[in-house]
Amino acid sequence: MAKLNRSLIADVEIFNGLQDEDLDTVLEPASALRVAKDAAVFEQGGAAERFFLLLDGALRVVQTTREGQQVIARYIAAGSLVGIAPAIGRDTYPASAVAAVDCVLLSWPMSAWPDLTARFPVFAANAYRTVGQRLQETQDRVIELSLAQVEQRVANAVLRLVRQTGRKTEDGIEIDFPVSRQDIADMTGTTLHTVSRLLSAWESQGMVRSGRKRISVTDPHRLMLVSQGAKDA
Amino acid sequence: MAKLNRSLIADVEIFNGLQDEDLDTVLEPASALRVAKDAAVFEQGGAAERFFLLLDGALRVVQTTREGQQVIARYIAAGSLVGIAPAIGRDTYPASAVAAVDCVLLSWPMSAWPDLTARFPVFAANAYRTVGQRLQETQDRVIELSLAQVEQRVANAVLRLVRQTGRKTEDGIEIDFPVSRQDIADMTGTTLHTVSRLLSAWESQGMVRSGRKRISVTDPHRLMLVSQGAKDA
DNA sequence: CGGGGCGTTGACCTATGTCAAGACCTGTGG
DNA sequence: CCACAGGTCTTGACATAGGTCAACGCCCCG
Repeated sequence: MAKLNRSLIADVEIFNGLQDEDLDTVLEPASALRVAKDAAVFEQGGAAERFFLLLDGALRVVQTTREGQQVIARYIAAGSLVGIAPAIGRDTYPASAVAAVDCVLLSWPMSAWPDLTARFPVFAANAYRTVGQRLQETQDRVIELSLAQVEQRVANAVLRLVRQTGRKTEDGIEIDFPVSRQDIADMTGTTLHTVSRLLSAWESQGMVRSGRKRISVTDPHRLMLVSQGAKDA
Repeated sequence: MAKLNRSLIADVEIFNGLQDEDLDTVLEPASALRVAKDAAVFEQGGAAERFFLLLDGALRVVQTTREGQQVIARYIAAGSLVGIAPAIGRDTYPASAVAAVDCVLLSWPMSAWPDLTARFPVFAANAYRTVGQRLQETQDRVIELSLAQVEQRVANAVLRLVRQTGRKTEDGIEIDFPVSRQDIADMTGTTLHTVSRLLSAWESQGMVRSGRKRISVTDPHRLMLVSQGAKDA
């Protein structure tokens, strides 16, 4: 396991500052897994038995209410820890994680957590920083939902995705996993209809190009102005 | 310092499981402070030099955008840690904390953090759990803002405040610090006008009683139904 | 080749924000 | 002790962003 994965995880930010031998120790209790597109890595409410590091692919973290309404909490890009319930004293996952594309992950049993954090403070610090960042991001989203118009929120969501996973194509920068209008709606607290209308409008103004589960941004700068509430011209 | 505060903090949840002598060690680097109503404990963006434990009173945690718009991130009740930036790897406060009433706090220099967490895992665990809870609450708020109507959000906000700090009076259960309509609006992403209309309506239906910066709930159960989107009768 | 998932667009409706005017407290200074 | 000023709350009238409902077109995959 260890030797095999060294190269894959060499540049994972969370392991920065670990020596090779330490890395081996960290990886010893880990196992690799692949998760097919649309399959769940873990489910909301399920017993938190393992925590994960996303090596490749992208995950959608989704929360569902009793009434079955969905909100997309965030997308996770390669290199991030996921399902780190124990870091925050939970024994159950607060959300579900679904593969947006085929993914490769490492996973550790929760039982490895105390040992890992105790022996590798740098790992612990990274994990807690991750939680902190998520708190910050979530808080930012509250502000956005409280104060910004739908158009700005949608523009922002698209820009975030592009920033996280943008890939250059002839059409501009494309979000490199499938995203539906409904997905964007679930990220911004609106409806697929409104998202559709906005994307159409932006497309006719030459800021984006989009199709079935595909969005590329051709004029990030102008879209950014929209996200900041420019009355437009 | 230590002896003096023992009784005050004896039942603070975050210190559960600490022996008396450990408690003394924890308190040694701490100092107490009082903060008058409406004064700030720390300011958004300021260097995070100390972290705090609220012993008595209530704090309002506020985030302000560049454009000067405000959102109330949360209220902190006595017994909670505040300003624990280092727990999440920040060196600057992400929000401001303002005393909602006269408050008493303990504070430690950030430099005490590594030592405290290293020596008292139970303290560390408590701190991280606090962060986790806040992440969870913030996430819940995102869901609420995304899916619920204003009426439900306001009902929920009022109920949360009542649950956190409710005090029985002849009018029902009263939020025991001053809250204006604007405050409620800032907690729910709406306007003081809408909040005022809602409170008036509820009052005429006998669910609440309210006045200048004062709200009491007389029929929590019915208000709960409202918060869950009952069409009402 | 057919069906289900996804997207587009129009028509309409309504929850809630905006604007405006005033009433009502409360604490402060004369 | 009174009166005034500033902050707070209320209420009406009105405007509109964006949700809801409905119908249809378009892929893509099996």
